[in-house]
Amino acid sequence: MAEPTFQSLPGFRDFTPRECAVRNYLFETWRNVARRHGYVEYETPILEDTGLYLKKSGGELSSQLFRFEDQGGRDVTLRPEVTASLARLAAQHQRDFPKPLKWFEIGQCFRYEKPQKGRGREFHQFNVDILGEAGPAADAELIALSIATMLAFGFTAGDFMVRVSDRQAWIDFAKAHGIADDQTAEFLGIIDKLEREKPEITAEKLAAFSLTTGQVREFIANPPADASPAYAAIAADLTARGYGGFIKLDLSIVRGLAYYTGVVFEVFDARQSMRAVAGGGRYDTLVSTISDGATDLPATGFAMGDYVIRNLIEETAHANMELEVWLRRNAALCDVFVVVADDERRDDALALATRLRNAGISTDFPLARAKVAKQFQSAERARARFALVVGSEFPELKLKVLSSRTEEPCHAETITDFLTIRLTQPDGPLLA
RNA sequence: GUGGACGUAGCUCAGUGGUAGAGCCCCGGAUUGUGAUUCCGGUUGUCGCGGGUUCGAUCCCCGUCGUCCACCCCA
Repeated sequence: MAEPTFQSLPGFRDFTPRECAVRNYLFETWRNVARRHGYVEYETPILEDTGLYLKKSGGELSSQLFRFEDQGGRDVTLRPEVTASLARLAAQHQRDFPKPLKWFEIGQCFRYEKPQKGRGREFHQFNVDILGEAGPAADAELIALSIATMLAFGFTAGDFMVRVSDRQAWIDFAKAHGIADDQTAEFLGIIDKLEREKPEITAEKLAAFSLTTGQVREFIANPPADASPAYAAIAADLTARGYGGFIKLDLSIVRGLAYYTGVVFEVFDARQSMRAVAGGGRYDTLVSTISDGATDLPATGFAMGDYVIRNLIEETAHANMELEVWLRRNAALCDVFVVVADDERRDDALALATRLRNAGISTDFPLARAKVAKQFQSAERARARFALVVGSEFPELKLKVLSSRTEEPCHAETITDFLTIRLTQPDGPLLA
């Protein structure tokens, strides 16, 4: 006997209609915001050559890959992120497009890690990138989009904050303190772990560079005015947009991914009670690395996952309200529910429903013979606006307005036009 | 990969060392063409899986799988 119970794999989710609706709300919001900021949508494969990920990042990410050999003997991996694919795509096709490229993708990614709050082994990610513009205006444009996305979900000032940092500031710091170029990455790693690592260990590691924790903390707490010219430009840019209040300089942010080269940032909920909602930064050398130097494109990008943003929405009353309103507005299964009051007229009802559907009116009807009372219940559950009663008096019909429980006569021959117009009109006075 | 909590009907949970219950949901009905409420009736569990202790375990012990949470890392 085979094991009879199957369940989804750890960290993978089924999307019931409600879950799917919530997901669609996220997707629709992401798409709308991206489009009104002038970004175009693209897509890359979900399965890639493993080398694509090992080449650029290595490190932690490579231990979290869903990696296997396909039937042709290829070493392949379900993408853990899309930036590498984008870099490849951009390197290959960038000449086809005027610069800068402002592109976004909404897609699923996979990482083999322990599922927990805000994290699964599969997740959907909103990826937004600007390629071909090296100046801080591109970073500002991207950060502005991340802020606009939060606002679009109904969050307001005080709900979230964008913490902006600049790896270049640390690279300069390292150079000024005599750290060799090939040790900069290791130094950045120490800064990245500053808040998480045991103080003694951090102190020990910094000592190897002849630095103290105090020096580093002082640089974070009171960065010199010229620490990050890029941040200064970004702050001025965002202030001009009216978004100045959403950002602050926080040099403690370094971010884990190895390919970041300059400005990096993370979006946090105001209480910082959960992990980062979104994160990103500049990666000016990745396209070149991926293309073996064939194409050199400066780039900056960010990603927002579906897990944390959803948690934050549901835990924030006014944002959750927006979600609920959207769900309610999109809950209707059909506009018109055809009630077959006399099963002798079922064929007429089928013909009628087909005509309505082909006219663009969303229409449903009971598949099995059922009592009229039951059919009205079905209409109600489908959140239909109208019930169209087909009975023995066909082609005479009755149109019932479900919200007001009022009835109006109509005729099969003219019903399509009648309903098309009727659907654009209000339902009239509602009965309490 | 490391650590903690938990795993009883589709869902939320109760319960006892002697092989199980409630509510919700779902389905049907209340004299054959109108949606509420109410009332009546009905389906489902190898009590996560395997082993051990015991006369006997859903309840105790071990393992395993799964879920959730924290660490790591990150969306």
